[in-house]
Amino acid sequence: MSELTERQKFLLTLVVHEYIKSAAPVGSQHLVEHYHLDMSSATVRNELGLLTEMGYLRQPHTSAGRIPSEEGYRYFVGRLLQETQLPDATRRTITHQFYQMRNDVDQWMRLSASVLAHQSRAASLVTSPHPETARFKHVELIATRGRQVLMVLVMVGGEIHQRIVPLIEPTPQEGLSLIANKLTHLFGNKDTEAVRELRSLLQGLEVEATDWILTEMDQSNTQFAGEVYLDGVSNVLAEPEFLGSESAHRALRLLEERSRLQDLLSRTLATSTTGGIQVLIGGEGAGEDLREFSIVLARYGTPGLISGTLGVVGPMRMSYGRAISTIRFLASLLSELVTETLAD
Amino acid sequence: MSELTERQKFLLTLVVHEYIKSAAPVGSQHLVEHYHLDMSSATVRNELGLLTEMGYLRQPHTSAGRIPSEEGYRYFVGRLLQETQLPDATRRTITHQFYQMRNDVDQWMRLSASVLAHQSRAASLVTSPHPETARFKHVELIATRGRQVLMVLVMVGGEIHQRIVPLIEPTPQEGLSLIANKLTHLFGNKDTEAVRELRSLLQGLEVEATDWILTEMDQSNTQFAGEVYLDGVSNVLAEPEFLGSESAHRALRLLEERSRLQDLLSRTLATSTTGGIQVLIGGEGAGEDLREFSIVLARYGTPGLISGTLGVVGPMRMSYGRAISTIRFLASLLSELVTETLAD
DNA sequence: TTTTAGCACTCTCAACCTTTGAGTGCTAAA
DNA sequence: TTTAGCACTCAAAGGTTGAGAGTGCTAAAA
Repeated sequence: MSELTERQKFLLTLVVHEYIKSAAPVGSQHLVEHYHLDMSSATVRNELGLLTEMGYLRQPHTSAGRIPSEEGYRYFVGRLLQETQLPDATRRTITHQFYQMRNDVDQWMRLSASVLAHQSRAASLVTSPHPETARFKHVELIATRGRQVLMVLVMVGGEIHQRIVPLIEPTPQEGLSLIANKLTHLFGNKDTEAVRELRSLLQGLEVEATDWILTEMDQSNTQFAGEVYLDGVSNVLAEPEFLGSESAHRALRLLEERSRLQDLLSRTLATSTTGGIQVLIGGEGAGEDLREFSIVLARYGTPGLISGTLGVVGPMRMSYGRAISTIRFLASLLSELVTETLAD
Repeated sequence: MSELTERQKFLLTLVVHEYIKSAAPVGSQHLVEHYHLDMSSATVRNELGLLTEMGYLRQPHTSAGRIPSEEGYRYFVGRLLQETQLPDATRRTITHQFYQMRNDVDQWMRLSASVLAHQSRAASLVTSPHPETARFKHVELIATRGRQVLMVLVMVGGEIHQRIVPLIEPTPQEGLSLIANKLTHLFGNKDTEAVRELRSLLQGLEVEATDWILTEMDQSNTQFAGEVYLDGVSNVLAEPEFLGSESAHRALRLLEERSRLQDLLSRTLATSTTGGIQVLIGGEGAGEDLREFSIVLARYGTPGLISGTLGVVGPMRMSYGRAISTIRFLASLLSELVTETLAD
């Protein structure tokens, strides 16, 4: 396939921009007037005709303007969209918001999702940082009523697992603390395998507790992503193309099902190794439900060690520039926060 | 205002039921045929006319059938709706689901929200159990890179607060553990006031840590509710009356704003002391955004000690019977779980 | 007094038609 | 290669109409 001429690229860009702004098919005349082009509408028409032939544009019907096809968006994002940075003022505002929350680990993800949704004016999706392989950091056993013990397990990376453990024999808090301390010392920084080996050195209650620890660690290992935070879903539903539409609801339903969501993230991100930003247009590889949507994804954190996902889900005509620059900025911000404070 | 006749009550019930099922105005003829009534449509018409005059029904326009007014729903829920229990099979299923999760405290709320959304076919809203007054249970200080320390604070009731604490002087894990142990012993089961008093007995790092603990406890005290779990929002959006509607989006936006949501819950539930179930029809007292919605709310847990909220948000024509019976059942189930395993 | 049949009336909804206008593709001239 | 001109197409908007559902009222029947 031959390369597009500069003028064709330019016009394609214009069409994409205009359509993103107006959500209505854009016609040749409109372009000429609105952008003070140095050619007549007929010329534009010829070029648009070619672009349509090549599959970058399509017409809803014969006598309507053009709208970008999936291919068109893809070309735009891949070759035409020049990376812009977030405005300085915005960056400062965001940084400041994070600075105020710097000690509140719980809030980071929520804030990220909120910022991302606001900036991109679409739905955002953030997973908490999740280590590649679970490593033990700290365990605490807390007596509650009855034979129930609340086990609080902290992993390297800050993940906290909370679990109720039914003990065979009732044990006072002192005994529990002793066990917890011992295990904490013994298992510190060990991964599942190492903990499993050490298990044989133990006896009685210690073994029991270790088994519960192993359960949690195994679970953490098989789980691809951390918890998922959503925000800005209403942004998407408010877009004109989804006003009365069934498909938006199906997509929303997908977002509500954490399991399918995590599945989606793992399948798509597993293939991306560039550490860059992945843009799925028309929900490619994400299943039927997202056919009318685009997704912008990036990982943050230290790849291979501990990482999480940032994502924007919006209509195909979302503002890719804004989504990408925001995600890029947030990814670097979160990476910094995470490696600084959570890595061991 | 005079009492309704039995027949009027009966007809009102029929109209409400029918409208909930069909979402379309129900007419006299339809009622007679469909329910094999022992009277003519003209008679029904007369009665409906009276009910309309009294404000329990309204007509979208002159020649349409009737739909219940807010007053009508209120009368129905308050006086006509007989409490039904969830079917035994359903109860068993739900109980079983919780049994499988019995050790996984993290999952309880999510499961509750999911069950509630499914059963009521509307949006559900669950807050995690939150103690009336924060009482200290356990603190853990975990060294990470740099002078950052991860503080894990466990409250009576199982609430876990995670916070990064910047220390003035670097301290090895051993020192931190000593301090944590000491504070855990000292503060065990104490409330904010008691901890604040004990603060004077301490020195150096211990004071610093105590201050952070106090910050968290204060925050927990001023916060009315725990974390909010949502589910089934797409159920509501799929309802015919909201298909293309703006108002549904505004309501959804409200649900996305945790702060306003918590505010809403606190304001409405503060007034209810019966321990029963509160039904807000037409979003009464919940602000403009929810004018077209109804909310069913209940508390679970031990009032005055530790409690949370269960809620269903749906269209005014939601199935109140199902919502109420599900909420009632879940509330008792959760109350049991919470008092059994989390209370001290 | 209550119920019913009958009837005129009202109003929405869907179907259909027409008009309008934006936008196209093609052709022939610049 | 670009442009002006023109015929053509099609969706969206507006208007009209008929069908149908449902009502309220009245007068007769129970």
